[in-house]
Amino acid sequence: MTDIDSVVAESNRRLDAIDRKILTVLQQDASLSVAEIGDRVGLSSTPCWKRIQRLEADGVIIKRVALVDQDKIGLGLSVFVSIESGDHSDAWLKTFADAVSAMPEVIEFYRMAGDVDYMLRVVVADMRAYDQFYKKLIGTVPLKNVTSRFAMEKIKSVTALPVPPMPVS
Amino acid sequence: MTDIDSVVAESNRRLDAIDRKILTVLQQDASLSVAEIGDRVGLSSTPCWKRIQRLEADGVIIKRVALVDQDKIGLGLSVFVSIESGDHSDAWLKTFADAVSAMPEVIEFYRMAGDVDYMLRVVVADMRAYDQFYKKLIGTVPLKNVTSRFAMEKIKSVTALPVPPMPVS
DNA sequence: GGTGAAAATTTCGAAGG
DNA sequence: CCTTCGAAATTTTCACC
Repeated sequence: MTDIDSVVAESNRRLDAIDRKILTVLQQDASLSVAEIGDRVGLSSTPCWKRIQRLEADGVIIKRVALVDQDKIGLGLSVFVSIESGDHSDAWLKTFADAVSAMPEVIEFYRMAGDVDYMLRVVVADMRAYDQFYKKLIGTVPLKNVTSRFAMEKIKSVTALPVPPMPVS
Repeated sequence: MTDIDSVVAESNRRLDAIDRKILTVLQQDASLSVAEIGDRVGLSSTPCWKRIQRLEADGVIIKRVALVDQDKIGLGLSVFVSIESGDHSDAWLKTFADAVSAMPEVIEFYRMAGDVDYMLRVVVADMRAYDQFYKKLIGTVPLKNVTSRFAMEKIKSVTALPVPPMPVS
């Protein structure tokens, strides 16, 4: 997927109701056999397989991954970090974005509208590890204000997005 | 996994270096064959397969899922929502947690330490859809304060947690 | 688009060091 | 706990509706 095909493949075909069902199923459980998925969406395995291939070629399905229990690998602490950067050049911004993106503790990183400029979700082992991360963060580039909010309890965390119903046409 | 076995299976064996490698690989790409994973971690397929089975039985690997491109299914807007609930009973809290957890737009939902009581990450199609969500949220239970922060740009978003190196023993 | 079945891979378990 | 080997299941392709 590094040649012309990858561009051609990115056709933005509208997703029909069956594609949406497939996405809903695969977001929940990607270990199902194609035949099983076909059953659930009312298709036999070949057409179901073709649709999945196409959804992957189109980039609708990004990839398949295993989800790992945060606590079981000793990463007990989730932190939401709000950053005010102050006024900066495009070059500064790129440096900042690249540096933060490269930190493996950073699971999510968004540029925001409004009072906060950037928002991070960071996962670390404990407070000590967070302190190290924090020092690394503020040591990388100058920042106007950084606020850390610590999670006490994960009530819900999913990767499955709510696939919208098909537009009426 | 609904009987005694599920309890027995939840043994908390310490993960060795190879298990950690397997987790790192599978968090990145769960579509690889067992033989391919074995190659990458220096194992032939049977022992690699057994380790993966065990990591699943132990709940270290929670599940395998497909990741879907948010924009390609028309969910263009990510919102971080900070909630101050004020003082409330345990019963209130359960009602609140259940109601919010049941909303499919809520991708993450944490109880926080400090000034903010709860933090949500919400994914919706657009501002109009967010307004509907917001009304649903504040209509469900009384809340002292709700702050919505809108993402302009997703700079990084991953599901792979940084598996810590094996403790020195 | 869809069906059904053959070919190519992969998974999973047995036997043994 | 690992390796090799093979049966069973699944994925993927193909010829045809």
